[in-house]
Formats: sequence, C-alpha cells, structure tokens
Amino acid sequence: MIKCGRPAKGNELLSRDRLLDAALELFLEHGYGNLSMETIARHARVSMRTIYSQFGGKAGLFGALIRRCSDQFMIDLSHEESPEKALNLFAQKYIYLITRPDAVRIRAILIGESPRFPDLATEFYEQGVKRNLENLAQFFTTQQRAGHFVELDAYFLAEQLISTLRGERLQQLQLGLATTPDEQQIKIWVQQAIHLFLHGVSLKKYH
Amino acid sequence: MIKCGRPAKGNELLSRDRLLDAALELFLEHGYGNLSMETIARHARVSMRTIYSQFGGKAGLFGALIRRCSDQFMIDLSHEESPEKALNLFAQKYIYLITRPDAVRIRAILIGESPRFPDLATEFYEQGVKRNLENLAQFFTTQQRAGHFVELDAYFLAEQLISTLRGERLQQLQLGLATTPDEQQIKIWVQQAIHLFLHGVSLKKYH
DNA sequence: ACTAAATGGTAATACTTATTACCGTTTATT
DNA sequence: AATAAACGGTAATAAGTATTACCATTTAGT
Repeated sequence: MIKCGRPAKGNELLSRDRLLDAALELFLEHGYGNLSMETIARHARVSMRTIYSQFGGKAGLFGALIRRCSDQFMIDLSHEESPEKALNLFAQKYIYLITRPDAVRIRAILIGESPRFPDLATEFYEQGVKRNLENLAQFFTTQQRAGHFVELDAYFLAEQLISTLRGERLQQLQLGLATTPDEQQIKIWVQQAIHLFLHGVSLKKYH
Repeated sequence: MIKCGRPAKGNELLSRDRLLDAALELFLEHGYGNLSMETIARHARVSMRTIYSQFGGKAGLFGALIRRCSDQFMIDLSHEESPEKALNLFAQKYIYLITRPDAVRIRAILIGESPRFPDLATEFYEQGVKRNLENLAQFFTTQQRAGHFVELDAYFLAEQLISTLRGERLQQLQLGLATTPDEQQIKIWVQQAIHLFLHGVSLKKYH
C-alpha cells in the first residue's frame, strides 16, 4: 500500500501533478470516451475522491489537461535576420512542435470531441495557433513597410503561410496515415513551402 | 406498428437504405461513441437483427457509412481553360464540398476515431483527397510542359495548392470555431489563395 | 399449401462506467 | 491531545449499452 493520508506542508500539489501527468498519458492513448475514471485513478495512485474534489469530474479533468497544454505551441519570431531566414527558423520550430505524436493526438481528440467541449476548443485555438498568427502578422507588417512583401492584409498572409506550412502531410498525420517527420525532413519540407509562399509557381511576372 | 415480415421482391435493399440514411444522420449528430444501437434501430424503424445480419455490428455499420461517403468529394478539373480559371473553378467546387457541415463533421469523427479505425481512415483518404491530388498533379504536369509553371514535383505542387486552399478557416471549422461559408465567401477565399499560390508574396523577382 | 427466409419489435444478457459513499490513515491546526 | 482536513483504497449505486435471443408477421420458393 502506497503512502496515504493528508499531505505534508508543501506537498499539497503532489497528487494533483501525479494525476495530471497520468491522465494526460492515458487520454492521449485512449481518447476521451474510452478511458475510465477507475483506470486514471489506478495509474495515478490517487483516489476517486481526489479527482472529484480537485476537478469536479471527468470533463473538468480533461479541461484542465487541455489548458495546461494549450500554450506550449508558442514560437519566437526574430525580426532581425533576413525575412526568409527568420521565417524558416520560426517554421521549423513550429512544424516540429505540432507534428510530435502527442500534439497530433491531442488535436485529434479535441477535433473529435469539439461538439462536447466547444469552449475548450476555442480556448485551445486562441492560446495556441492564434497567438502565433498574430506574431506572424506583426512580422509581415514590418516586412511590408520595408518594401519586401506584397501589400495584402498581414493577418491573411499569416494564415496562408501557416496553411502552406502545414501541408498535406499534417492532414495525413491527423488521420494516422503518415509517420512522424524528423528534423531533417522538416527542414526540407519547410524550405520548399516557404520558397513557394514567397515566389509562387507562375513563371509569368506579376508584381 | 409498421410493416414487417420478409420484404417483397425488389425491396430487399429498402431497410438497408433506411438504416444507412438514419445511421448517417445520427452518427453526424452524436459521433461514434455516443450513439447507441438502440437509438439507430428506433430511428430507422429497423430491428437489431437486421443491423447485425447486414453489417455485423456497430463498427461494420460505421465502416459502410464512411465508405458510402468517401467518394463524394471528387471534382472534375478542366484542362481547356486558362490555368488560373481552371484552378479557380476546381477550387471553388472543392472548397464548397468540404466545408459543408456534414463533411466537416464526418472528417472530425474520423480524425478522432482514427486509432480505432486505421484502415477506414486510409480508405477515406485514398478515395477522397488522394484522387483529387492525382488529378491536380496531372494538371500541373501539363502546365509545366506548356512552360507556364515552375518545374517542381507536380504532386508536391498539388499538395501545396490544396493546403493553401484549405486555409486557416478550415482548421477553425474543424474545431467548431467558424461558421459555414457561402458560395460568395468561398469565391473570394479561393481567388486570394490561388493568386498567392501563383505569384507569391515576395516583391523581389526570382524566376 | 407448406417450409424457409427475412423482417420489426421487445426483452434479456453481460458488461462497462461515472459518480457517490465509506473506511482507515496521515498531517495541520488549535 | 483533540479535532478537522485531506488523502489512498475499495465498494456500492445507478445508468447505459453492445450483443444475443425470442416472437409474431410477411413473403419467396417449391
């Protein structure tokens, strides 16, 4: 039998962390609907009472987990290098993060369960993708003032860059049809996408 | 009480269709895990026995549904108009189809349940997106031979076009954060994305 | 006419699960 | 020292559900 009883001073959050860690791992593996509270409690060596007093229930626990993850996809964007170099650095880090198996799986679960947790999906999006888009838009505004980029709405450009970067491979990943790319593959992937984003496919001059 | 007993000749598939129609509607509304066989049977006015003899169980029924939908996203691609015009026509039809609420929801369910139905996800992808990508790649090859487009791998170009077209809005749709676009909105959306895809954002000449 | 096949409807079976309740234990607080 | 708070562990509760079994009915095949 593991230690039980009231936690010593300073250790009040110990079971909470143990619970969140175990629950995250289990939700990633089994999804929301196919994971029982009993399994969570057993793996976290935590009593039912603790789960319900700390999070109110299964939905509350899931929400706390998602919120804890939702701000882990923020990437710095340097304004000091050449535009193409800065975008490449940003994109490589971003694509690396969002293609990790855990990140793919958590988005998949959230997409599947979004009708049940609409507010949670909103929060996840605004803490994650949206803040990166705002940074990118700021970057594009700077580049436009320097005369490097075409004068379209900066936030639209940010959205299109992110979409181009995701590429078909991320769609395949979300359906479980592709393997996780390593850093070298991502580097090539990102270079090709950004080159296309900057220069387009047409051979007829436009600008 | 509704008509029962062995179906008359020529009507053997009547209950099958009634079942598939009702089940599709219910799966779209409730997802896979939150829909009971009893609910399906009641709404379709069909007995349990029929479901199990026709489809073997819940998973078989779900699979039959997905397969029935998976080839409904194919779009013709004209090779006879100007490249930009042909791409716009293709893209408008394609984006319209995949942004309908039912199409968004079915992908969301499949993404969430893909660990449970890996083969089904593969089939869905290969019958849907992949065939459009192959058509697009063929189109790009033709355009490259005519000297209109840059000489990158045609299938890669097809993937990048589709990714650009999806845009951020489709990501938002899949998380339930955006409203369904109408044809007018899609027309603008597609024009902007294709223009960027063709000409890029950089003002420095490259090609 | 008679049997077998296929059906709609209902109920039974066996199983899982979210939530609540309880017990003994450990620690903080007074 | 005594009480209350917070814990781990287990069990009870109540509800839901995939699957199977059964019955009366309708039609095909012979």
